[in-house]
Amino acid sequence: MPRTPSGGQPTIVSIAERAEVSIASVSRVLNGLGARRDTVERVERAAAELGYVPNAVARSLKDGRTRQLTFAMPDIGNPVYVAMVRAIQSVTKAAGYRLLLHSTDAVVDDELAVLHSLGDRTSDGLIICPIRITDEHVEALRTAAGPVVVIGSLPDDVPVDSVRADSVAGAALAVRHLHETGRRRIAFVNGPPDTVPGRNRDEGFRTGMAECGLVYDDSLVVHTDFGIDSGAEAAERLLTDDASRPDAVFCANDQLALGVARALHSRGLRIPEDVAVAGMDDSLLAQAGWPPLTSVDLGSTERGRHAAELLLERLRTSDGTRPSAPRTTTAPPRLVVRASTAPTAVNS
Amino acid sequence: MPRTPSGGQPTIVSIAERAEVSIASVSRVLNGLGARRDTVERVERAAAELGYVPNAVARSLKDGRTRQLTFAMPDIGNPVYVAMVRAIQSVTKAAGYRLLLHSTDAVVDDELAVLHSLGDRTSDGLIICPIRITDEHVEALRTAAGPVVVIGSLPDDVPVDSVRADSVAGAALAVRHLHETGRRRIAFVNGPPDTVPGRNRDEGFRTGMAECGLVYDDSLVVHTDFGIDSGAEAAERLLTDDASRPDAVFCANDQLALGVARALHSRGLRIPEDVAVAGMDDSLLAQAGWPPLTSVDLGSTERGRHAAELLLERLRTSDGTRPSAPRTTTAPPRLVVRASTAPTAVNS
DNA sequence: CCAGCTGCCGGAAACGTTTACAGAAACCGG
DNA sequence: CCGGTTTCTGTAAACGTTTCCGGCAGCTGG
Repeated sequence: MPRTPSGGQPTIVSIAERAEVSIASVSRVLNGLGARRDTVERVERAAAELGYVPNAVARSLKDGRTRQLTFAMPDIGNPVYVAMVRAIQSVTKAAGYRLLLHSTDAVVDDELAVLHSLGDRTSDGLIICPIRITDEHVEALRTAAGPVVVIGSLPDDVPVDSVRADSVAGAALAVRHLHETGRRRIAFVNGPPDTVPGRNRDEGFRTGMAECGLVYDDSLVVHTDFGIDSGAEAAERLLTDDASRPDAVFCANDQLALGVARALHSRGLRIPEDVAVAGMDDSLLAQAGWPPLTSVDLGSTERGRHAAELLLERLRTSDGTRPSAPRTTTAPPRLVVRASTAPTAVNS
Repeated sequence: MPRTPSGGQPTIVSIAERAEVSIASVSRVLNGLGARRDTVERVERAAAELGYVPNAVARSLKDGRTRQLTFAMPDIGNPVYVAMVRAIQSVTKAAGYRLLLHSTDAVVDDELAVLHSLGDRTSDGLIICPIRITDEHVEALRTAAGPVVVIGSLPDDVPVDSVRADSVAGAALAVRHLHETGRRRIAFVNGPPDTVPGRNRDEGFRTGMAECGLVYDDSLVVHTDFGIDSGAEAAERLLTDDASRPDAVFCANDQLALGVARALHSRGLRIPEDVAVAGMDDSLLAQAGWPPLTSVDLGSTERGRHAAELLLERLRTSDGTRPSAPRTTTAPPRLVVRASTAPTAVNS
């Protein structure tokens, strides 16, 4: 039966009538506050018979919290963010919050809209993972109408909690590893240079090369989008000239690395014998292809968990007291070595 | 500045005071209803100065709708559901709804909880993609407190809109294709047999084999979980005996197929020369590995879009009128042929 | 039997909107 | 200048909760 046709959902008032008590008593019973034996029974019976479910909207209006949190990420299809979602979800769920997911598709205006929408009280707090930080972002973060945690790197003077990855160190780690396994012509397939991740990876790559005494060679560096097909195209560009062919390719994420691997395979080049490949993020994708990819784990899960914990703590302690100083934590990168960078007999 | 410290967010009342008009006028101006020139200006100025953002909770309480929809899926990491999310998102966003994503992790109790939580009026409607349908599901669907669309196969007598894939036909399609490319010993790696997708794929596999005049051989069928590692393990089991080695493996999804491919590679078997591999879902993963996977597209995007459209239509026409008959649409499967099932010189 | 206490209860206000209604102001034609 | 129409405005109710507060009933101790 499609629920009491005329009159809509049962409310606290319907229950009060049926149980012949006041709505105040109904509310108290339903919230487990004190009441006489008899009252409790009557109310509970009426509630059960009517199939009552409390109206969360009304409750939110009353006590000013929705028990909903928002996570805004650039791309729901990217395993990195999926890992974050999982981590965030498990923390917030345990604390009794629902999670509202928002995919911004890396559109700046969309990110700003999310930030401003905090004011509409649809959720109690926000975790946002912006792909780039504009002045408008900074301004929006300063004036945010509720607690925000940023996953990513912020200018120091923005008073907002943040959780960052150390992709500079991570990229350097990968380069050093490739160098140690005997590679000398190391190519780099990076994402867009005007994003925070893109810039950091570039810096890390340069650092790593310098540390190993290798020179940064423009012709071995390609900037493109993050995506499998982009990786394949980038590899085609790097492989045009057989003489100057790299003996290793470091990629700014696993999807690019898979694309590179595909291009190598289709040219009959072997991984890792002819060319080593390393990716970044250590997402599920790293183990999807063949050979399994060496990848740098930037701690997506850890960052997600941390962000959620920071946000929850803000929520707990926001009793009108002056906001305490913003905190920043950094997840250390970790190199996960797999077959795609095994040293070859010749090189090792 | 962290927003007017004492007094919280500005409301319609703050604006009314500042503009020296009544709250009714404020509301009217803000909603673009008629007002005198002078009033409009004063209200708009006050609103801008205070940085007013309407409280969505209060608005929802008033007019009984939240402009939020929920999509509950089994696994946020599965590209199939990601595709659905994208499709749903684009439809609902255009219609002015936010999308609340819920990952049930294929836990039945969680699915039921979502269904019941429709009653709390947190969202105006629900799209749910259950991994199995129990009697409790059916009961919960019957008594749902708001419009629901199911992505998946339902018993006929459940009065709920649904969108289904034809995985039976899809699986048969793949088997016929493998047969046409010359394969005769076709193995099958399926997911859990007690789920709806698992049962349907099994049925389709049997149908396809029968149509091709091949016998269903228990020793060539493995049931396991949906997942890359599961696929690899399943392949190990199928490959123990060299003499009875299959010349093709059909997998119930792309992740299983990638696992199978990994196991084949690590044993030095070539795809497709020694063993052909086909997957299902045609997710991004199909193009992640090497060689690119032949896969059956079950129309995730199309199903997502359809589900969203059905839901929106229900919302539009739910003006107290008697509910109209439930509708069901089926997305036809489509075979996407790639290198992993190319006919070999010998066979073709 | 009464004063005082405790335990429950119901009335009513509040959260921030939208909107029905009625009254005030402005305008128009005569 | 007035009756009538139109436009605009303010008051108040409503949405479904939670919670403060005053009061009533039932005890207990004198």
